[in-house]
Amino acid sequence: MRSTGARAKVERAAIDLFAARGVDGVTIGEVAARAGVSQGALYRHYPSKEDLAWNLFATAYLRTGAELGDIRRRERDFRTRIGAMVAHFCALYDRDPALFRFMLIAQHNLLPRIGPDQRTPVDEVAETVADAVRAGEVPSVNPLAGAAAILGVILQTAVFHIYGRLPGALSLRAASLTRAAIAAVEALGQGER
Amino acid sequence: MRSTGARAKVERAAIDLFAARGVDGVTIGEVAARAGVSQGALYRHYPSKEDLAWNLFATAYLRTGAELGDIRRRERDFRTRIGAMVAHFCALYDRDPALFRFMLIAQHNLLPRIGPDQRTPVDEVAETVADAVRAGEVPSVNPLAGAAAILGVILQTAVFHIYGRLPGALSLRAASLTRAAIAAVEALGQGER
Amino acid sequence: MRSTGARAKVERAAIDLFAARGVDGVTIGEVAARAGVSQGALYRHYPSKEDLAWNLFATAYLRTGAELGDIRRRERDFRTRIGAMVAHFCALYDRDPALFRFMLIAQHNLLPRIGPDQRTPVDEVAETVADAVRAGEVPSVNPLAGAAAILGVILQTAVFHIYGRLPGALSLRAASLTRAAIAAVEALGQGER
Amino acid sequence: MRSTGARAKVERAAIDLFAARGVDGVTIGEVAARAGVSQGALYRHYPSKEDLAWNLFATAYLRTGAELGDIRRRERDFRTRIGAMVAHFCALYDRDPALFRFMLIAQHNLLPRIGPDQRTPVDEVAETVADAVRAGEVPSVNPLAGAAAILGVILQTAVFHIYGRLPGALSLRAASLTRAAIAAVEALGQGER
DNA sequence: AATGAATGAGTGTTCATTCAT
DNA sequence: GATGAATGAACACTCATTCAT
Repeated sequence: MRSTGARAKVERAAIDLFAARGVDGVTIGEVAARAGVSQGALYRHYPSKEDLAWNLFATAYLRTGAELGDIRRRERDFRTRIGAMVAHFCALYDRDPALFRFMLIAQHNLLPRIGPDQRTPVDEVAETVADAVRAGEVPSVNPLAGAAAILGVILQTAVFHIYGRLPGALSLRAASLTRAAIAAVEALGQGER
Repeated sequence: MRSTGARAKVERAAIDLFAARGVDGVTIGEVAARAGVSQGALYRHYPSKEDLAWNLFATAYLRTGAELGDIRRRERDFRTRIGAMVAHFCALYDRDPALFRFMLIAQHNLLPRIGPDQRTPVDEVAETVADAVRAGEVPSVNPLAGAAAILGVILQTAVFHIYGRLPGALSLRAASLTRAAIAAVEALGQGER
Repeated sequence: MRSTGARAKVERAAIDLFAARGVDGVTIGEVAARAGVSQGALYRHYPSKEDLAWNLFATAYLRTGAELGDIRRRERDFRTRIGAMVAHFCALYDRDPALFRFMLIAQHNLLPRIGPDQRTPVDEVAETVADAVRAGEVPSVNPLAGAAAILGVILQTAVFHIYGRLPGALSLRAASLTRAAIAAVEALGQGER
Repeated sequence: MRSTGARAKVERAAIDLFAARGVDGVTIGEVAARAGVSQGALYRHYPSKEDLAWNLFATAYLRTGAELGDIRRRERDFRTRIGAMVAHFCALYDRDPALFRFMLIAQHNLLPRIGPDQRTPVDEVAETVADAVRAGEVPSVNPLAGAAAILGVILQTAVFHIYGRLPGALSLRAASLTRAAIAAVEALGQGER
């Protein structure tokens, strides 16, 4: 208990560095140095660098999925749900942009390892779209196509923010992003006529 | 005829491997082996692995920017322009999904190296939104926020396709993606009223 | 006691191998193997092979310069000074012929890196000649020309010893080398008259 | 015969580059480029890089030995012979300093390959000393020790010239170097008294 | 004969991981 | 438990040499 949260400091350091330069671009020595622990100590908590990265990613990714699940359980109608989800993403980003960026980067390597039975953010958003279609709240659309539109609007905005193309807290954009996401889903289902 | 297109074979191999496992996850030996050339021959065309990756990325990224610029010059109204751009992205994806995936992956490392005076896809889409705002075709929106929504809808759909969440050629979705992208931009601007 | 003098063993191995085959003719793996350490361990002490060679050379070369400086400060008249310097070179050679040979070989690559304000053996010998000229102990000669004669007599004798052309400890020749060196300087200056 | 002396151009380029950076510090491609021939063409004349270096060294070294032999055959008394030999070395240096430097550098690697029955410069100078001892022209000295003194005076002066410590043509120093060399040999043999 | 692209063994260096203290 | 020196497998890259044209 004296360790003053060595594990937490390692995670913080790893997320910041991985977000900035990618998992492969960071050495375990740099993580240890930034965390203020020895290289060897790091291996007491994580069996390997890959494991560290995977653990951080899976935890954050699945936690986000669970939180979106909470929202879906808590709210009932489509617009409210999507509004809450968008706000949630924005808050997540504003609170820890490095973690957000890490998830965006790491997904390309680590997403395939998520088991098919795990509830991911994608699943929750897609399910929310499916609910809305079933309830007649939106035109009939492929739920995954709808989820892609919703997540695309949010995540690409976050990416632009990361690269400095958009200023200010992302949360300030939550309302307009919500409108855009919902409009996109509705338009997807409009069909040719 | 002597070179049997060694350079082209190297590029093909590099794109395929980089797309599958990331630049850092691929050794120069693997690229050479898949291209059917020796490791040393690779260095006749590219001075380093990093240079190879950068060259491939910059070429593809800026070419895409130039093609979107062509569309913007060729077409006049917003809906037509966005329709053509979406169709262009879909065709790009369908023609070479690996290249598309490589661009999506590599941007996190390589985007910062693009000079500020280069015309990127982001610039062209943002400019298209700005034109539409000026012409009164869409409500007043931050052009970059609009570009984020448009690109988000397209790219996230491509990502879902890459991960097997969406079937069929992406081009089949061009029409609905166009509607979604335009609706998202219009909704973004609806806020103040 | 943990390090079992790894650094010293590396230096010994490097000097022996560099002396025998030149810096470029020796691989870092050979140095590590002869020192009884792993290749990686070597890089804890020296950032590169080039740095290892440079460090060994500069240390030995400048130490020799400092020791000649000590002699010059300790002794007063020309003959005694040169006698002590010659004896010093001979002892140096007899104690560590490999280090001596390494210095002779490496100078061609590394000498230019010695800063102009460093006191080298050449500077000390030249200064000693200059002192003697000022004191009227020897005829007027260019101090550097005199230093060349003195060092030439000593070093070429060492070279012959290295190649097996001269037997026995070099120190046994110290007296005659001293006479030869002094006579050479005196004769250099005899010219004009 | 059209080759405009390709072989000579290769040799010139090789000597210049080897003198400047050492044999190992120069690539065959650099030699070819400076000589203005293709890399492959170089292998028509020399079977390997090592062979090229060896050939250049042995030719120059043994030619010098032969020329010193000529002097010994042409002249009779010690002082005249040494004077002619010193003058020969100085002329050699002034005419082609790069070749001289190349010989000084390369000897450390290549000297051991010279067969024991070859007449080297060292042998000729040593023999000249032996002649002088036999003729009673100088006190009794080990001919090789005498040769070391003579060559040391000359070669170290050349080295200083190479490193910019001594200005002007070396030939201007021939007379004083001759006096110094002879004085050194005489002093070597003076014994303790 | 000449060219220069291709080869591939070899090198210096890095870094995830281990382990004696 | 923690440390950090040591390990050694990999890797990017070089370059002497070959050979099809």
